[in-house]
Amino acid sequence: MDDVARAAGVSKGAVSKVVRNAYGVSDSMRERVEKAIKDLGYRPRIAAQAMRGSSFSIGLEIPNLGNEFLTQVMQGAAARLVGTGYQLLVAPGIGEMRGTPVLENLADRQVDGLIAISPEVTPEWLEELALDVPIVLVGRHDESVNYDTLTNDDAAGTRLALGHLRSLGHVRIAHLTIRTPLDGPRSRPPHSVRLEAYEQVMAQTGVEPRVVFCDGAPGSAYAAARELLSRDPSITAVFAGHDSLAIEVLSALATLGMSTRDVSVIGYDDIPIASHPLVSLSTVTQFGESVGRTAISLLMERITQGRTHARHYQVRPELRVRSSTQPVSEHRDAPSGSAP
Amino acid sequence: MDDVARAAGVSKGAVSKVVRNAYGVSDSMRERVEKAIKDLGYRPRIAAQAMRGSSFSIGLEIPNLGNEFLTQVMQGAAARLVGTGYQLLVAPGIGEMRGTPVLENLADRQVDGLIAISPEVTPEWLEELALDVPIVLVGRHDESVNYDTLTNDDAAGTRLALGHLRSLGHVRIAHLTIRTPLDGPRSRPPHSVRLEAYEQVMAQTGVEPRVVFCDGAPGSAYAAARELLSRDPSITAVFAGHDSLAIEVLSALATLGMSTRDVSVIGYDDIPIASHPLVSLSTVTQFGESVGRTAISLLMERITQGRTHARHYQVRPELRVRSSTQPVSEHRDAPSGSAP
DNA sequence: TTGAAAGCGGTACCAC
DNA sequence: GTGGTACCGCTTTCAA
Repeated sequence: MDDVARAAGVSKGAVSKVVRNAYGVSDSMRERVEKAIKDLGYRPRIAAQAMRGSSFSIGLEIPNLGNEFLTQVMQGAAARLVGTGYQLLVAPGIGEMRGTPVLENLADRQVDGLIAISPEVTPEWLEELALDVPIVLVGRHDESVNYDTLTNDDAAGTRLALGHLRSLGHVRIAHLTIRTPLDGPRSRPPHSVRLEAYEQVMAQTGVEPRVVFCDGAPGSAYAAARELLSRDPSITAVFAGHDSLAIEVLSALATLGMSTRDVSVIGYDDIPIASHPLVSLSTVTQFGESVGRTAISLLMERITQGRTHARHYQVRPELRVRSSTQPVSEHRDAPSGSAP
Repeated sequence: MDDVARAAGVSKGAVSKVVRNAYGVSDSMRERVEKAIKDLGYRPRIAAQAMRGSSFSIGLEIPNLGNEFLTQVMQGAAARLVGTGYQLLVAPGIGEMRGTPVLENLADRQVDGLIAISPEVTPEWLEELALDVPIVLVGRHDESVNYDTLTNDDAAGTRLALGHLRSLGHVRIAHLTIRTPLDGPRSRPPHSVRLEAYEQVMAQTGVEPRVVFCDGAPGSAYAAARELLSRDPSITAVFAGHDSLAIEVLSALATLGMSTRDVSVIGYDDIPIASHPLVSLSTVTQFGESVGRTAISLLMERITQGRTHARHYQVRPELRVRSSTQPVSEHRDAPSGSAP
C-alpha cells in the first residue's frame, strides 16, 4: 500500500479511502490512486483489514459434507452472497473436529458472521459466542436471545408426510430416525420434533408407534431397515427422518427383493436424487437453497443494519409426492376402518 | 494477549512463545501462562498471526458444490487435515464468482496453501499466483513449473470403460461429454483427454465416433441423451464423461421407456449414488477421497518441507462394473465380428 | 480534501 | 530463559 501511495504521490490514508471508496476523496486523487493500484497490481491484505475492521467473510460451519441437503443450503448461501463483496468460507466438520472447535476456529478468523448447522453445540455456548459475532443457527429450534434460528416447521412437515401415507391407506407406519444429541425443551433438534409429531399422529390413530434408530453413518440406515422389514412384515410404510435414510431404505427393499409397491417410503428434504425416475422418492421439501439464502439475509440484517434482537425464522415445508409412496397393497393387512 | 501477559506476570513475547510452543520457555513460566490463558479464555486472533507468519489455513476453491465427486475430494482433504492444526476453508464458486476471483480472494486471505479445481483459470495466471502461495491444481493435466498437479490417468480410465463395453459386445458406443474451456497442448482438461482417448479407441475399431456435447447444467445431459437415443437407435451404449451425466442418461432412458438392457451406460468418478441398487451405475473410479488427501499432502510438502519443484501426481483409475452395463442385446445390430 | 501518526494483536529479534 | 521493542499492512483519528 505504501508503494501505491508513493506511486500516486499521496498518503497511505488516502489510498485506504479509495480502496474502500470512503468519503472525502477528490476525483483527481481517486483517479491517480486507481491508476497506481492497477499498475502495481495491488491487492489489499484481508488479514490486515480484519485487524482494524471487517474481514468481509461469512463462515459456514457444516457438520457433514456428504449431506446433500446441506449442500443445497451451501449453494443458496453462496448464491446470495454474489455481488455483496463478502466471501463464503465453508469449514467442514470431520471426526473430532466438528461443532465447537470448528466454530471457534472460524470466529478466531474474525469472520463477520457465522452460519452454524452443527447439532452438537450447546445453546449456552452459542449464546456466548454470539456476543462476539452474529450467528444464525440452521435447523435446531432454539429459544435463543443472542443468535437467530432458521428452521422449518418439522411438525407440520411430518404431518404432511404421515397424512399422505394415511390417505393411501397406510396404518402401520414405522419411523426410521437418528438419535440426536442435546435434546431439550428450549433447544429441539429437527429429528426430535419429527419424532414427537410422528408419535402424536400415531397416538391419534391408535396404532402402536414403531420407531427405529440408527446412527446416521453410511449403511446404518440400510442395516436398520433390513432388520425392520424382515422382522416386522406388518409394516406397510416407512417415514424416514431424512432423504439419505430413505434412500438406504430403498436399498434395503431392493436387496430384499421388495419394492415400494410392497412398502411405501417417504423421506424429508427433497435432495436432488429424490426426483430421479429410478428413485422417485416421495418426500417433504424444506427448500434448502432458499434456507441458505435466508441465512445470509438474516446475517446481513445484523451486520449492515445492526439488528441485535433474535429472529426465529420458520420455513413452511411442502409435500412432494412421487412413486415411492403407493396405495397399501391388497394382500396386506387392510386398513382398520376409518380412523378418527 | 497483553492481558494474559499481565496476569501471568510475564512479557508478551513469552506468551507468544507458549502459544506456539516455541523454543526457550521454562516449565514454570509455561505453567503460569497456560493458567492465565485458561482463566482469561484467551484465543489468539488468526488475522494478527497471519500478518507476521502463518494463517494456518488451506484454501480449497471448488467450482461447483453440486458435483459429488468434488464433495469426495473435499472430504478427503478435510480428513487429511485433522490434527495438523490447519483449517480447511472451502470457497465455492458460483455464477460470475468462480475461478480467478475466488482464488484471488483466498490468496488475499493469506492462506498457506491453495487447492484449485477450477477448469477456467489459465495456466499462466496460476503460475503467477503460485509465486506467492503453494498451489495444487486438481484435475487438469498442466505442464506446470510453479504449482503441482493432481490428476488421474484419464486416457487409461477411458480405455477401461470402453474396453469393458466392447467386451460385452458393444460397438456403436456414443460419448456424452461437456465442452471444456482452455484446452491446450500443455494444459489438458480431463474431459478433453477422455474425449481424445474415446476417439482413438473408436478409430482402432473402425467405427464412426458419436460425440454429443452438453453444457453440464442440470438437465442438459438429460436433454442431450434423449435426443441422441431417439435420433440414433443404432447406439447400444453410452460412455458419459462423468457420473452426473450418466445419471441423467439413465433418466432419459427411463422416461423413454427404456432401460440399461437396451442401452448400456457407463460413467466416470464413482459417486456414492452410483452404487445404489436402484441406480447401479458401472463407472470408473478415480478415488476422490484419496485425491483430496493427496492434494493436502502435496501442499504440506511445500509448506513444511519447502519443496519448490513441481510434482505431477497421477492416480491410476479402476473399473467398477455394475448392472448399467449389459451384454449387447440379441435383437440389436450384432457386433461386427471380432475387433482387432 | 489531504497527510501524519497512533494503534490493531500478534511475531521475532535483540539485549540482558 | 526472559523482557523490551520494532515491525506487519491496514484503518482511523486529528491537524493542517
